[in-house]
Amino acid sequence: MAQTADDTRFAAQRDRILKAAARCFNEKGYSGTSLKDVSRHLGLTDAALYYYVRSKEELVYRCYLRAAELGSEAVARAVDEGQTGFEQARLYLGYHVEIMVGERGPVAIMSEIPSLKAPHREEILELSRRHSLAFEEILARGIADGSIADCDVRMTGNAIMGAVNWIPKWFHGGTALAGDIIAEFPDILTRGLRPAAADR
Amino acid sequence: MAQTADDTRFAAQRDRILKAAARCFNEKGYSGTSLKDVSRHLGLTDAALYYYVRSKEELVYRCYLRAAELGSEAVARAVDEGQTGFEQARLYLGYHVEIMVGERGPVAIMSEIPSLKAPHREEILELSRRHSLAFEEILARGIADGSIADCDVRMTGNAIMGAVNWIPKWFHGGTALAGDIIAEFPDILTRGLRPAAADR
DNA sequence: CAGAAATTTTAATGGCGATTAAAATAATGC
DNA sequence: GCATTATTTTAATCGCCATTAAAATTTCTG
Repeated sequence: MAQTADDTRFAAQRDRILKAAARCFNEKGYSGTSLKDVSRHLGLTDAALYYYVRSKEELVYRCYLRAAELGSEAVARAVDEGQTGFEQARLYLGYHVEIMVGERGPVAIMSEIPSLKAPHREEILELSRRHSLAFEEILARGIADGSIADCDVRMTGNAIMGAVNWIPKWFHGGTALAGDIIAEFPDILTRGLRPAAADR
Repeated sequence: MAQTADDTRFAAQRDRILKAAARCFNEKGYSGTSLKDVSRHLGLTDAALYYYVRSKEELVYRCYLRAAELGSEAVARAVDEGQTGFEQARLYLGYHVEIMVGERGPVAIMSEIPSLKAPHREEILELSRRHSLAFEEILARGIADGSIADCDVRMTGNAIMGAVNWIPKWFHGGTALAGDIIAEFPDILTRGLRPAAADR
């Protein structure tokens, strides 16, 4: 009854649950999906979920936590691998889109943070802010090194992240389309960042 | 009891309701907002809403209908006023962002079409598709007249519309910020559309 | 295979929220 | 002011859904 996070069996099942939940939440929203919706995807009963999670609220919380982890990892890899700010932005978007529509299963978009209860909400908000900040820093770095045109990084960041976060609203599975998105989106989103030729 | 749409009083009150509902839906989603949430914004009781609307489903439906009208109007004006495809895209985004965060009150983003019942869903889906199409045509026009770089119009359209639709997730009122958004967003979103200098 | 632990199901409970009908209040025409 | 109509509220009803406890089943250990 007292499972530790390293219990393979337990952890694996909980991951399956988080993925299914993320898919549902992205599709129908937090209040719009019942625990039955989630459990049905797994061939389970709604009550079974309570073996892995204390409440529905904790389920979203964990989904968001997982999203924050993967997002943070994407940023880290991009910063590590990219030379210029532009390259880092490009790489980051590639990784982020990949975890969004790729094999590693859908990741929940954090569109319902207000639904979380105070303690969880604060924590996720903090992680979310940190992530936005990290992306804005990449943009700022690009501006500094001349690989990105001068711009309002806050606003530009919001625009780009919005385009990415909206993906689940029009993409519902389908490997072929997923490939297209991964291939095209990062380019589309970064095309507007390049400095005008005249400035170079 | 049998009000006609041209009854000033009735129509005005229903519009206020639609705006309040749009604000709530954007903030907490369809299932996440109760009729009490909406009515509270208006100093009414939840039951009072039923005098203006048959059901909660019809409320979202009307919100989406209103969104489609304003969106369609924005496209029409842009196409009418802009010379090149690029200019039309730029104008359209200006108008669209304006109705999103400006005075005319918030407009609902169509993020929960699946929640509608079949007949309404079909209708809204059709309007939504038509709107996406219209924007993609603007992009195609720009590519044809050389004002926009060659690109996948479907994917590019999705990216841009996503950035716009995501705005309500991070913007919650505030006239100052609204002004910034209106001033900057259209430029940010169209910057990536320009053909590279080398191609001109 | 026996027994213990882990996992899931069955079968309540309770509350919230959409909906409705009847009653109350406000507005309007005469 | 009176009668009629328009608008809103009050007071149910009903169903869905989160949550829980107890029972059943499966998995693991020896």
